[in-house]
Amino acid sequence: MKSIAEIFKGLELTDSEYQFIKERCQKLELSKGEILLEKGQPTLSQYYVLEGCLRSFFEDAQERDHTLQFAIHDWWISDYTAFFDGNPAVLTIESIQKTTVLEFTRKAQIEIFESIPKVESFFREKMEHSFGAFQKRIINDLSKTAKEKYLDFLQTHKEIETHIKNYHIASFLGITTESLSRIRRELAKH
Amino acid sequence: MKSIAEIFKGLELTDSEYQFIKERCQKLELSKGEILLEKGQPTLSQYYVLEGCLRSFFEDAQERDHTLQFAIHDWWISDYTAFFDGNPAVLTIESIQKTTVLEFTRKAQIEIFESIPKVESFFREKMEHSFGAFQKRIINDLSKTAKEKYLDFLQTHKEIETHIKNYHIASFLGITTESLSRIRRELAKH
DNA sequence: TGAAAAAATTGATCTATGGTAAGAAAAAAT
DNA sequence: ATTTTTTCTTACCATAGATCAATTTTTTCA
Repeated sequence: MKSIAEIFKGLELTDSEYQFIKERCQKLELSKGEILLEKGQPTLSQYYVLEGCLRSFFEDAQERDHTLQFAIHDWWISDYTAFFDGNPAVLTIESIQKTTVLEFTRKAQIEIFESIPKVESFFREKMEHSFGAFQKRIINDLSKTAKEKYLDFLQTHKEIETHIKNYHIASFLGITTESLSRIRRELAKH
Repeated sequence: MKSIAEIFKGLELTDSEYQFIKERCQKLELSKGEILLEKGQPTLSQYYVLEGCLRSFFEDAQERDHTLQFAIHDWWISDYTAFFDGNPAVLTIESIQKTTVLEFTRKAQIEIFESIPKVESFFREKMEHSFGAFQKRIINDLSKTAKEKYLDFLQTHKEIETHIKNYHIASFLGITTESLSRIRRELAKH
């Protein structure tokens, strides 16, 4: 069963601790195409994906969008600048499939940290790993060609790649859908 | 005086807490050009810059280097993937001026977290902000032209820009030094 | 199952940035 | 202060990826 138990796997929480957490989050169901967070809005929550797939993206002045992150089962997603600092969102988060998430508000998160310190450690560690992933992403963006980035994407997103439209992948890689198409043709040849 | 007191400003630590932390870090002096961390080495520490300026970079297969971060006074720096996960470093960190840092090993950090929980909260929050900064960097990389990235750099790195060589800035922006030079000429015209 | 909509591909150009090579300017060293 | 080394600039050409405009393929849904 996909539930809170699974989020904090490895933590060994007591029943009452589970209960405490459970009372402070909310399950949301999203149909395909639904917007979970809209740019400009206050970002009060962080989301844990139980099922489905979400995408966070930035819309630039020319109305082109740039995908920051895909999130499937067991991933967290939010506009982190906005969530941590209390600014309005610069990102939009949309569901690209029927998706179920657990919503944790910042307030709830802090209450949980204060009452169950090991959850704070858990989140710090999670954050550290995500931080490492972002570091890797920046290095890739700086040092790789579009083709290399695509191959890398296929590796790092093995399980989700099939659900995701190529134009979303292109937007994640920072190239146009036409360019991605040409890269795919190249790769298919050999 | 530049010291530990300043790192944890806002935390209100007792004298014995300071003492505890002080015993677990080490001051290092680096001359210009010195390497603090070399790629391939285990990354056991994170560094707090007291004075001077460091640069972390990735060297690709073609031996080109790509700057991930500059760090001056009151910034932290490390190879985070390596530091958190215990992998060998993929980044190299060099001093680009005479620099003084405080070194905190992972082991020391964890001891400090366990014995002074508010320091863990402090680090989690710091991490959250850095996470936001990385998010912003990725969005910029995806959505801006080289010229826009340069203008953005001048804004976000106001205080340090003057100490940094243009070829390091170019390497941070993901362009060649020639391209940066052309951009600068363009900007000077108007 | 067939029409409509969405997504992907292709070809023909265009453009921003890269690469190479040389020289100018600035900084460091003697 | 002069020389040497490092950094920055410029010019010319090359290229990866963008843009524009169809067209084909795939998916959706009535």
